[in-house]
Amino acid sequence: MIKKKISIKDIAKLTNTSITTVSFVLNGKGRISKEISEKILAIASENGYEPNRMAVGLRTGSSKVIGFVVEAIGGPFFGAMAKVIEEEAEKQGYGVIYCSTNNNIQKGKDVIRMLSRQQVDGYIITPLKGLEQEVQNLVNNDKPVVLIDGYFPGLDIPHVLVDNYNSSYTAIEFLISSGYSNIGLITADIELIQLQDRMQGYTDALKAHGLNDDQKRILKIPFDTDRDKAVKLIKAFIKQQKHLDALFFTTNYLGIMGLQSITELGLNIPNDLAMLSFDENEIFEFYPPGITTVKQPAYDIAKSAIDMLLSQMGGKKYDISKIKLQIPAEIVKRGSTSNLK
Amino acid sequence: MIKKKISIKDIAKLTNTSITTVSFVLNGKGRISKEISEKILAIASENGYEPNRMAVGLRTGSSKVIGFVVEAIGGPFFGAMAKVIEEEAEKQGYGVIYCSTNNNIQKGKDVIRMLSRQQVDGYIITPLKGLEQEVQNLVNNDKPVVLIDGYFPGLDIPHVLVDNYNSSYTAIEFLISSGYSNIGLITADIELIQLQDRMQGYTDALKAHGLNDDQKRILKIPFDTDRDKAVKLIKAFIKQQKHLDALFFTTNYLGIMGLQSITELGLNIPNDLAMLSFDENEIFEFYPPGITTVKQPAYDIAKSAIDMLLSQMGGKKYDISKIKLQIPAEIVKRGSTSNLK
DNA sequence: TTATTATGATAAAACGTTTTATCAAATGAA
DNA sequence: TTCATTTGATAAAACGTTTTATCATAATAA
Repeated sequence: MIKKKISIKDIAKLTNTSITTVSFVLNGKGRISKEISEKILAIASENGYEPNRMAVGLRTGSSKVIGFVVEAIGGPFFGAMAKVIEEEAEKQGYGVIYCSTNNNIQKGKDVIRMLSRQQVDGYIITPLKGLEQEVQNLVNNDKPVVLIDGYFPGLDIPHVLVDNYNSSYTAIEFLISSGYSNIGLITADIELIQLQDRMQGYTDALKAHGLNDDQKRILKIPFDTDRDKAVKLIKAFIKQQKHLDALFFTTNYLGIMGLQSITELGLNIPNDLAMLSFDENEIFEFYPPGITTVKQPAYDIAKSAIDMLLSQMGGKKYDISKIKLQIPAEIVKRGSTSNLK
Repeated sequence: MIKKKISIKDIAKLTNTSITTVSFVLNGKGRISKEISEKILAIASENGYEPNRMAVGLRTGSSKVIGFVVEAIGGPFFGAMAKVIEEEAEKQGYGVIYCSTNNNIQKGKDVIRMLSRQQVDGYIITPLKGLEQEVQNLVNNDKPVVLIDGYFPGLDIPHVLVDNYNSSYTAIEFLISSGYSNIGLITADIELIQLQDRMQGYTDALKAHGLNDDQKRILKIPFDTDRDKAVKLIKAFIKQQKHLDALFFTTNYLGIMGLQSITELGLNIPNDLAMLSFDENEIFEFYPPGITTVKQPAYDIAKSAIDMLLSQMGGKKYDISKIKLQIPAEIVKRGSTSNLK
């Protein structure tokens, strides 16, 4: 029952040919006669031959593995991206090693080093402030890299993400056109360029419409705040505000906490307070009256990223380093922003 | 800036020693004098030497990679497990390749073959009916395997999962002791032993208490039913039932659909209908009045699985094939099961 | 005919390790 | 002193591929 792995050498022996001949046939290189080719192919498939990846890797220098560095798995957004990336990679015979940073710089450095030790052929990385040097090193060493869901301002590294600034801007304009004028913002207090862009979109949209963009309307919640504490902070913030009629959350987990806070305060959505959150979530879909969201095109983002990476690894040498995609988001309109008054 | 990778051979040259000597020093084998050892260690760390995984793998036959086959990433349960497994694996220098089956047998076979081609050192697999042969083959070829979140009835393969049967049984007893007596079950129509065990726990608990365990009280929803269709089915089921006072859902995605269905029917939870779902979910935590759940110990399950796998790979040859863990679940009691009447 | 070129097949080197077997020198025992 | 043992170091083989260079032989051209 235990069948030992068969090697190219065994096939050579079985077919009375040489190692080279077998290798040529299996890779479609060299010039080998039809009859010998067929014999080799037959024996190979008959015995379920699979090339030894280690040997191929040693000889060719490629491991057929992609490293995928994310902030944290588990969220539907990363889950959806992982699914696409895994599927596309597998089509080309690549495996995907996934690592999470938990937004911790040291952990980020560790996983990049570990991936490099594993000799992965390419990287898809969710950027994190503090990892600029490590990522730039990879690029300098000619490793294919694509950043996803963020970018490093100032660095010339290909990336693909949602257009955070314009999506936010549009979302705020939508709130304004729906009749809201005292719009607060709740964001995470962490140096992620994505969140800063979203905040900037908010601020600029308010300014452009001559509305109050007072800093007092902004609440920044420290990154590692636990749920209960965060809910308390949000509740206090809401109570302390005057004339607030809408809240914009820059991420889904904040949105969920916000939803909980508003619910616990006994406020009616949207009559007492409207809300709109970045990122989709199952809860937003059916929690009455439904929460309006900025829906990131997870599929498009992931597909673009893996395509860019695979084409880099395919040896395409057109200058991909300039490719910087910002994909527009869709606003999913639900009850939370349709004031009935 | 681009530093070429340094090899053991280079170090030998730099220190006027032999390849063997360097290898021995780096691996703490053989007998090498202190002074030479120190010189080699110094040069090695000075030049940031990292062994070439491919070469090591080819020579030793181990890739330092673990394959993790799940049903689908994205859910909080799998996300939590992935996090633990990744962290523990990394501590020992292992990478984790993640693959999803989407409960599709062919896809499952494909990913196992791909992992085997990648020469992974060990497997953590969410079992799926139809994959028995493939997994047994791995075991027969002396590959370390641990099943997680399920098992193959009849096969002697180590596994770790929640105690589905007893957890369900206990959950139903809890419902009964809370005063409910007409309890329906909604499950997925798919041949997963986990779900069958949960259903069996439900049936046996009802029987043990002399309650109606009529098959009419059970709704099986085909696996790939889309959300809208499923909600329709559940609503129809609820309306058609007589005297139903509680519903038990065997998975969280069914529970969420159920919650939506009950809400859309305008029924009050728990006064018109109580509900209890297997698996936690953020929604259940704060959707009023809070949904009672059977909470799987994701951390414990994942930790046990990776520990078992690592110890198998560590060459421990005590018979781990007999290790079959069924970890008890916790019942998180919330408002959805506290009838006020 | 002889010189040239195509064709089909292969030997051998290389990738970077680990490990076995060997060997010289130093130390110890007699 | 001579023989046996320990110590420290190394040469060389092996892991399974890919690829370059080489070599017969057959076909074609002169």
